[in-house]
Parts: sequence; structure tokens; C-alpha cells
Amino acid sequence: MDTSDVRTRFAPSPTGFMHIGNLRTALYAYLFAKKSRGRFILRIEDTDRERHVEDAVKAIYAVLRLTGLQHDEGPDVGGSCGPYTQSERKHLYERYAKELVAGGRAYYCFCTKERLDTLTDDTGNRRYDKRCLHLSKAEVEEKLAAGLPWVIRQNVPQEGVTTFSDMVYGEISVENRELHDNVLLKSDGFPTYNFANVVDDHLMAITHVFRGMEYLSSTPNYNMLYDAFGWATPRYVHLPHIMKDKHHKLSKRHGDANVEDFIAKGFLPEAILNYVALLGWNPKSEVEKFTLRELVQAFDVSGISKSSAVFDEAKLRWLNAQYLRELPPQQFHELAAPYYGAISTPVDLNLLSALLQPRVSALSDIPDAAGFADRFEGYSLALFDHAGSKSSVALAKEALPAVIASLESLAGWSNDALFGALEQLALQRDLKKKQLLWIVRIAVSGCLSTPGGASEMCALLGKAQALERMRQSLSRLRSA
RNA sequence: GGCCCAUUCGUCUAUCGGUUAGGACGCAAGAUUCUCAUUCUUGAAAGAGGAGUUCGAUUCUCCUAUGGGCUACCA
Repeated sequence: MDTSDVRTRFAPSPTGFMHIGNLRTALYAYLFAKKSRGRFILRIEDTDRERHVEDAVKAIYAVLRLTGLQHDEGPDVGGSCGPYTQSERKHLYERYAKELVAGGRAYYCFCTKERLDTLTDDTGNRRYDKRCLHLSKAEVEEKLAAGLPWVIRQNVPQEGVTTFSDMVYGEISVENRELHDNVLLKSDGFPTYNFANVVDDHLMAITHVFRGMEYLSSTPNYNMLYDAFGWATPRYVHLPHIMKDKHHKLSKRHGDANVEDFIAKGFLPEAILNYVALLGWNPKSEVEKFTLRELVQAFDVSGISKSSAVFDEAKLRWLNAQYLRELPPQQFHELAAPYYGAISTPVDLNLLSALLQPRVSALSDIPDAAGFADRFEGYSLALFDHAGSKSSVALAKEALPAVIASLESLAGWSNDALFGALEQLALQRDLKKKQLLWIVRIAVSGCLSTPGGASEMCALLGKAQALERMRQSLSRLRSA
């Protein structure tokens, strides 16, 4: 049950995939709404036909579904303020723009691109000179009748100061003369973001606007629009940017910022969400691990920081590893299964999952971690030389026959039985346990690093295969 | 260029005038371990610079520097 009028919205433009920054904006808007027992709305801002990307909307739905940020209203789920896709609301904007024209708060502009270009100053900036504002009503009618292309521009007063309050950045004032007569309605009849966001946020009764801080400097323009219509302004929550590094914003040009890519790389949506929540927001406690539910409880706008944050994949990996380890073994196994697809050697996959779960930090680490399975042939014999365990090629050649003989007659092939047998054999031959186990592990895996120790590797491969590999290693040692 | 915003360890951050400036990731060292990893312990690591205000500034004010954003018929 809703118990408040709080309504937030996530309003992406379908110009590409969802990146980490988009996700965080959606998350904060969602958390704020849910914490206030309000509603979270999805609105698709597709007013730029040129940058429109076909499957972008699908990607938005996919990410919201995967991360659990369920919207209460939106193009796909409906709601009382629809339609929720701006291209389907086109007629509305024109009506409202004309209302503004009638009230003198906006005006038709017929200036050509060429003329606009002449308005560019020494520093390469352009500022419209309000020329068309001074057209008489008759002149406007005449041009309109002649079928000249037109746009509608906001009529911004050039004197005075506009002040607004942002819940993150505090009070911000801008001299009105710094503001431009933005285009509200484009010549193709579509509204610009500068207009559509105001009309829609009002019509959809949005109470709190969450968006990137790049809109901070144009917010005075928007407030003038609200005032012109006689509408109440929403509360603003501008968010600091997420950076790829010290100097560059996370950009869609880099596939690594794509939320779906991270999921494909074996990061759990819960971990991504958790990490992203902490990028630019602090819970005022030292807790770092939060479920979505817990985030809803803990979220507070006062914890949002003002400065931008650099995205750190290392920390995401660490968090993801925490999540992976807490998974019920069976669930981890199911998630890992797709990554076993490339393994052709028969191994005990359930056991492999059990060994892998505490040691991978992303599911995509699995193929590499399980490299022993298919990368056995032709491994370097130098691996038998290991100072730490005092083992060597010579020792391997000498000890392996006994290992093979001993294990061939081993009754069970469990990890415990194997470990016991190897331990005993080491004792008999007066070898350090470490020495023998190193040799066996290499002989059976051919890898410096494996998901388990010698006995575990043997158990993983099964009796026939493990013994076969040992014989193969022995013969290579002998002929070397 | 103009305007807006920001500036604490490499990174994410705590501190809301008085702290040995705390935590986390990463990094290093040690311990544990049948490898690597895990786990545990320890360590190195920060207030951009300069003026003020104040008994006292990381914290408040101003200037400078640096970074980011906006300055589109993109959002």
C-alpha cells in the first residue's frame, strides 16, 4: 500500500545500453520512492529520433528486471499517467508550448541554422539574440502560413537571479542573463529534453527528480517553465558523476560500463547493485553489504556525496566474491554450469563447483580456474621443481611409480581416502607430506595453480583419469 | 572564454571547530593451508596551495590552482 505521495522516476533515453551510471540513478530514485512508500516510475525519453537505438528499451527493461528495480508505472506496466513513452505524448508538448506562447513565456522562432551560426561569438559560443521574440503577431502568422520551419523557444527574462535548492548541492543561484532562450519544441514537432522533462514530471506528479548533475546548470530554466505554467517545482536530487578514471566520465563507448556486460562476465546483479549504491553514497555505518531491501531501509539523500566517484572494478570483484561465497552450493553450481560448457575432460562438476565457490570472484574466472581440465597435455615439467615444498623433477620421477601403485589398489576414491593414502605413502618413503602432494598435484593437473590440492584434484578427475594422467606424466619424466 | 559544481590515503568514503584523521578495496609483510586462493594478523598510505575568522581549523569565509559539468532543434 502506498502511504505517501512521493513519486520518483527513472527517465532514460534509449540511445544505447544501460551503463553503471544509469543504473545508479535508477537505484537511488527507486530507493527513495520505496523508502517513502511512494511510487517508482519508468519513463522513456525518446525525443531524439536520430540517436534512437532499436533495442535500447529492451535493454532498459532487462536491466531493471535483472536487478529487481521494479517500476510501479511505465510503458510496459501501464499506470494512470500514461503513456510513459515521450514519442507517444508528442501532441501534449505542442499544446503546452503553445500555451506558453500565448502567455508570452515562449515564442516562435524562424531563424535558420545559417543565421544562428552567425550568432557564434569569439569563444565559439552561441547565444540566441531573441530576434524572433520581437516579431509581431501578424508577422508570425504570416510566416506560419507560408510554411516556414519554426521552433518554439523559451523566453527567459534577462534580468534578475534565479535560485533553487538541491537536496544534494544545496542552494544554487544563477544570474538570469546567463540563461539561454532554449528551444522547447523542435522543428520536427518533438520537444527537447528541456521542455519534455518539465511537462512530464508535472503531468506524472513527480515529487523528487533524480538525475545527473549535468542538469544542475539548466535547472533554473526548468523552474522558470514550472512558474510560467503555475506549477509547483519538484524537489531536485542531482547526482555526482561516476568516472572511468580521474578525468573521464564513464561512457557508453566503453563496453565495460555496460551493466549487462558485467552480468555476462559473471557478476551477480545483487553485487553490482550493492556496489553501485555505495558509489557516491554512504550509509553512515561501516556496513558494506546490503540487499536491495536493506538498501531501501538504509537509504537517505543526506548520504549522497557531492563529488564524483571513480568506478573501481577491483572493489566490485571483491563484493561479488562475497556474494558468490554466500550462495547455497547448489545455486552456485547452477550459475557456474554455463561456464563449464567448454570443458571437454570429464570431471566431477559438483565437486569442482564446491572447490571453485570460495575462490573465484566472478563467474567468468571459472574457465581459467578450471584450466587443469583441458590444458594438461604438454605442460612444462619444470613445474615439479618447487622450492617451497622441496620437490623436484628428479624426486617426481622417483616417487610417482609408488604413488601409482598405491593408488591403483586404493579402495575408495574419495578425497579423504586419497589424502590418507598419500599421507601414509609419504611417511613410508620418508618424504615430507608437502613434497609428495606437490608432485601428485602437478602430475595430475599440469598446472601451477589449481582449484584444490593433490587429493582433491585426483577426486575431481576420477580414478581412471587421474591414474592415466600420472602414468603419462611419469613417462614424460622418464623420456625427458 | 563565461557560468555552475567539486577537491580527505592509489580508489570508495567517515569526520558536521579540539580525533594518535577512522573504515573498506587494492597493495606489502607475517601466520594458517596438500598448490594457488580463502581465512587471520600486521603495515605503508590522505586533508590541493595561500590568506583570513578563531584560543584552536580537514571542518567556516575569501583567493588561487586543479578537475568535472553546462554553454545544441543531445539528453
